[in-house]
Amino acid sequence: MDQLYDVYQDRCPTRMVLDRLADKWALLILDRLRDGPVRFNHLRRDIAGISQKVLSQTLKKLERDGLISRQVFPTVPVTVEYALTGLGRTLTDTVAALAHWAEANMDAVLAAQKAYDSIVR
Amino acid sequence: MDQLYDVYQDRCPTRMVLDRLADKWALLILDRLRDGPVRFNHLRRDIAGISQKVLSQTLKKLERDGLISRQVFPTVPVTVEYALTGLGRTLTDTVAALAHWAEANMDAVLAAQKAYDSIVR
DNA sequence: CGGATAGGTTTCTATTGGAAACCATGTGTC
DNA sequence: GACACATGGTTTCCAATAGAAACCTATCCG
Repeated sequence: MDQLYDVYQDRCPTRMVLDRLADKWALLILDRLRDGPVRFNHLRRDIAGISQKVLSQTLKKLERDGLISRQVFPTVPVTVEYALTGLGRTLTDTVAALAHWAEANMDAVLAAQKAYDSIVR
Repeated sequence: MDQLYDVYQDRCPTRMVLDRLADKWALLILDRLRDGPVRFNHLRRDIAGISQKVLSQTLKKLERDGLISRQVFPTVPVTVEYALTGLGRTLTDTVAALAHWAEANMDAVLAAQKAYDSIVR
């Protein structure tokens, strides 16, 4: 029951899922939605550096995978809210852990890079 | 002390780190090294579908970031072993959680995709 | 000598990523 | 009525990346 799927196998569908999660923008979006629904342009502003195209594409993929939901409000101009689904919510702790690892261990990584570059090259 | 770094900011070094972690192959390699050192070609065989070039590149990046170590043994032919460093080991639980989430939630994701595709298109 | 093994690098092409421009719709301003 | 602005996108274009396949170096075996 556990070993129906195996990320180490090529062509295994879990690879597709891992591919989706192994995406900087997808991780940031999922993490950003943790506290509740967020509108398109709000996401765009919060996640500094993402382009409209990539944001739109990534949101579409996440929606297709059932991780986030998209709700359109007939305001003017139209408002679109993205929110985590139940499935998406099962992921957020792990995603947050990754993001926070990055923040917490930056110094160690930068030091390692510096040491490596001073030896190699 | 906590907010020196912020993954949501562009140009923040944590983005570089997140970039490295948000890589399918890097995640698989880190997870694969959990049980101890593994040789180059062993990794290559275990992680189905990875090319030599990408494996070599990814290993180099992970080594530069201080997440894995590389040890050469003067056997014949030469043997090269890759292992997690202490820093790398602090990551493995999170990485494993991601990989296992993918395995555990595959069915839900595939179902979501099927439902999405039947409505859209 | 021919072949095998380990651990790579090089080359070439196809896909992807990001920047910038464009678009549809409606509202407020003058 | 012409114009600017906001939202939530799509389109276009170019540069960077990913992957497949071939090649390389060194050494041992028979």
